[in-house]
Amino acid sequence: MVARKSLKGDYCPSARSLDVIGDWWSLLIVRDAFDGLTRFGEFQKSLGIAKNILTERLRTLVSSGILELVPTNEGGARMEYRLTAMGKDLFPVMVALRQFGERHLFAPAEDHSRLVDRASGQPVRLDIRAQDGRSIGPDEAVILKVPEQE
Amino acid sequence: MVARKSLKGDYCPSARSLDVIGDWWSLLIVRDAFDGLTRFGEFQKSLGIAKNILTERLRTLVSSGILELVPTNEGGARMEYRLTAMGKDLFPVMVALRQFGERHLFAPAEDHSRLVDRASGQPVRLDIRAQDGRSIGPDEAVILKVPEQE
DNA sequence: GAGATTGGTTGCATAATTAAACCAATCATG
DNA sequence: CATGATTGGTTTAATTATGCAACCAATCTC
Repeated sequence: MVARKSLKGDYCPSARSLDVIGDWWSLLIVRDAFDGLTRFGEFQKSLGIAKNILTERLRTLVSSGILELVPTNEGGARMEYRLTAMGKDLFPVMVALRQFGERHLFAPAEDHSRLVDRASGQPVRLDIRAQDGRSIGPDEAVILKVPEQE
Repeated sequence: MVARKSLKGDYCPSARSLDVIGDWWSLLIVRDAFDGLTRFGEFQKSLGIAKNILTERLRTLVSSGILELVPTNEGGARMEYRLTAMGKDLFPVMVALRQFGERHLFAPAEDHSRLVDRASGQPVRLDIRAQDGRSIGPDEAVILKVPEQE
């Protein structure tokens, strides 16, 4: 396969994000982490991923700063994987993916898990707005490219 | 690789979304589509993806309903790939990825492309809020699981 | 109507993923 | 504190996915 192209140097922030979490398993692991899973075995069971691949992905996520390895409750030598502050900043990505899935990938009557505000029990909203508060769709936004520098 | 597990049946909407656009190239193609690219050759040049893989990914994106194949301007037999309404609903995902990248994957002085409101030229905001308008972070939200049905 | 461009397809080499077997260190139990 | 189970991996071999290069038919350009 000749080493997949890295997007580290891309000037597009979305591309760089995908470089870090854009492979098949990483976001699923992160989803489970948001869901409260922390242990190697929990991820393995939840995802049905091969153990060697899970090992590698967890290491990558740790070295990217998305997860961290902390000792389980006091004293134990065992470790658990927890979302770092950076990892928690993937929350909007998860919510956006969820919203897309809810809208397009479930039959009308089909049941699915829901993300709700802990305080009110009501669903959360995600919106994209201009500074003045107007809601912004894909056609109201423009990407300003970085000038190709030499 | 023994057929990658499908997440079609997962009750988590994020997982289903990842099932559709969670592979290495699909979201990059979608990003380019948001960027205005439409032709096979444009995607191929922009991404440096192998042509056979691009062929397959485009087909998958079309059959998922994210892209559609429409004739280029009047008469020509050539086709172009355009985002469908469903595809445009990936906008929040792209914005969320972008925001994450901007925050964590660029050096402070480093330049990157910017997403701005077409009307004002000002950056767009993405926020997640409860019904009453309070901003919601990962710790203020809970996922309500679908009861395991038999 | 000749050559270039577009949008692929095919075949082969290589990398990534998998399943299964194995293993050392820890943990729970009596 | 000895024994067995659990946890968190590693290793190996087989299979699948990806990439590259060569090729090709249909269009476009002039």
